[in-house]
Amino acid sequence: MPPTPPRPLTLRDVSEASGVSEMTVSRVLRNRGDVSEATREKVMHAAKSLGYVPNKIAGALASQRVNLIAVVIPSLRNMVFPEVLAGISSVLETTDLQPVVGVTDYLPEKEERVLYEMLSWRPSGVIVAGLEHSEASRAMLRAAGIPVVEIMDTDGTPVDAMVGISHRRAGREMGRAILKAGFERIGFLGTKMPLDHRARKRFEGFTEVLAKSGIEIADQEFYSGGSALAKGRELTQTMLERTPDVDFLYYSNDMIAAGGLLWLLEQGIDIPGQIGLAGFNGVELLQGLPRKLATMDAGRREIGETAARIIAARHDDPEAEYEHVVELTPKIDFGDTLKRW
Amino acid sequence: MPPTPPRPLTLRDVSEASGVSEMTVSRVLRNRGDVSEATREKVMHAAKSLGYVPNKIAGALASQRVNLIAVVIPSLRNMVFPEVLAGISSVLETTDLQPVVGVTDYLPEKEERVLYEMLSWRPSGVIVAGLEHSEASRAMLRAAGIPVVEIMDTDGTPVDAMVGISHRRAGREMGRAILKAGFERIGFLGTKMPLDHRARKRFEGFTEVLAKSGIEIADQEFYSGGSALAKGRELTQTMLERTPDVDFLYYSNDMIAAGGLLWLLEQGIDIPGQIGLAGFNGVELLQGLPRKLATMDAGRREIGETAARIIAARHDDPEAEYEHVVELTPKIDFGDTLKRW
DNA sequence: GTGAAAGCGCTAACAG
DNA sequence: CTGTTAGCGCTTTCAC
Repeated sequence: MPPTPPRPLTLRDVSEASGVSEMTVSRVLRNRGDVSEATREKVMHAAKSLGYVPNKIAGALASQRVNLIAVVIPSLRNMVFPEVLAGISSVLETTDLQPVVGVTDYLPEKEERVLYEMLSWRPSGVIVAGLEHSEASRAMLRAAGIPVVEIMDTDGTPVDAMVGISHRRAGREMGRAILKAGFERIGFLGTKMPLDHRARKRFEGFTEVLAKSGIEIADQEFYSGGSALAKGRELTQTMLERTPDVDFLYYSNDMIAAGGLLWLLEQGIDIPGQIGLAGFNGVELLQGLPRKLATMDAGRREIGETAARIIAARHDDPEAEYEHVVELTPKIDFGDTLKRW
Repeated sequence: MPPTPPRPLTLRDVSEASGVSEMTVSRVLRNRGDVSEATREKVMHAAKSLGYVPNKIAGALASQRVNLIAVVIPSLRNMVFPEVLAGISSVLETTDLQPVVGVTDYLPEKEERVLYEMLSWRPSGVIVAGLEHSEASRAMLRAAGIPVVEIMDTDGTPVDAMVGISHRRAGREMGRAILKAGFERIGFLGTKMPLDHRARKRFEGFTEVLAKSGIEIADQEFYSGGSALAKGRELTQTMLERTPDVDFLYYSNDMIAAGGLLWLLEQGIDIPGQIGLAGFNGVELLQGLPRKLATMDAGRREIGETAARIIAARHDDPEAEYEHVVELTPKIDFGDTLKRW
């Protein structure tokens, strides 16, 4: 006799095995309504021993409810996003909602596809990184009729709600701190920015503040792809060869800043006596470097938590009032590489 | 007039807007069967202008097909797993399959919950990290009746198929290389291993080879949690204070090895003249360190690609023959910290 | 406390 | 090439 084809079990199977109607089995399995202890046990036993796994597809279709929250981020290879995710998960774990992650590789067209794909599963909410989306993406989000929280950035107008920091302001603050510390020949090193809007905004805020003090960026250098730590070394070397008299280097993220730091120390350059340094993000990695790098913590975990809390609250009560704009304040950390005294 | 409640659009709406039957609309939207160019255009136009997003829940229930592949990994905070994911995605992107990620935090009970949750969406396949699962998890995987590929490790018996490296063998090879280079007072530093089975297996293979040469681990030190780079420093310092005469340090991963390297260099210790070093994983980060750290590349990307390829092939043809065991060969990279000459 | 009927939005299968 | 019919497996609703 050939083995039974592995047809997935259905409620009916559990119903037959337990001698209880499908409806009651369903009630037991969902903990809904009153069921006598006797039948509950019969059902549980049958379900367990059969190894029944409910079909959420059918359940979702029938109930018009899906406990999924779509989370759309540019990348998983940048530690920033897993940290946001951790914040989201920690909050959603206290509810019956579940995050589902989609990755866009920083490409608006891919973001559009990913959103379409995810929305077609009718999630109960969307958390998406950034405020810059294609018009079609915005339209989809609006039309979905579900809570949408855009995160990480507040320099712009959200489709629905946004939680994050102002990167323009962050750039300005770092600029002020650097100027206040007395640095004047300042170089900027970062990713090529056409698609990294947040880095661009920081850059804009940064140069704006310098300009107000009549200072211009002494030099700048951009990269894309590759190991960030190694790139940080390369960029730094290139810049120092071209502009040896810089007294400060502002990096668009901590990883390239760390690479720069290591390279500069190897060259015997005094940090921050000779050259001051600052990065952005406050990544955990920094804890192990030879110098405590100045940085700015964007509060990624908190952003994730807050966004998830908004989604969860609106899931519980769609009519509830909620903050459409939550702007967090990034904490500047001077470390050992920004103060000269 | 109050705004229309945002009822999600259905096929029927597109059907009415285009004057074409639901069935034909469905055909157009899925590119199935022959449809005249005229009606195709009518339908496409209607769908676009309405902003229709198909309901995959209903589609999946009706067609009994779900294009999702469940990917279950222990963590996103260890770069290793995003890299595996990248391999999986790169292959699945050439198909109509889509990865959905679940994270277990290295906890068997959470793995069980995550698997249950994911299987209840009836995915077309499962890729899960590791071979160690609860009996209930294995039972679920077997009962699901879908392709299951366990990845990263081949020291054990898979539920269905497995793709990875033998960590015991990896540990043995590294042990042999270290002995061959003439090191004798060898310390081991790593994660607490009860739940990190792969690290444990490497450790076992490693000590086994040393034992054959009559050598015992000179000292060992374990950690859990925290910034790996900082932990690497601490562990290394602790060990050197306790056992100053070690001539080699074998770390269970590259991040703590990097921390150790930085600390040792700061102490003015000659690497590898005085102390040799090796890590594990071949993470990109290493490219930017002051010394090229010896390591072993587990071929994470390739593992992901291979697993995805097996799943995709079996999705195309469930009857197809396939490799149940794919053991890849990790490449040892001597870097600058393992050879003494 | 339990059950029967209807239907969620879509697609397989079959007619024309 | 296009339409009709009958479910997919579950939950909602209403009876009992």
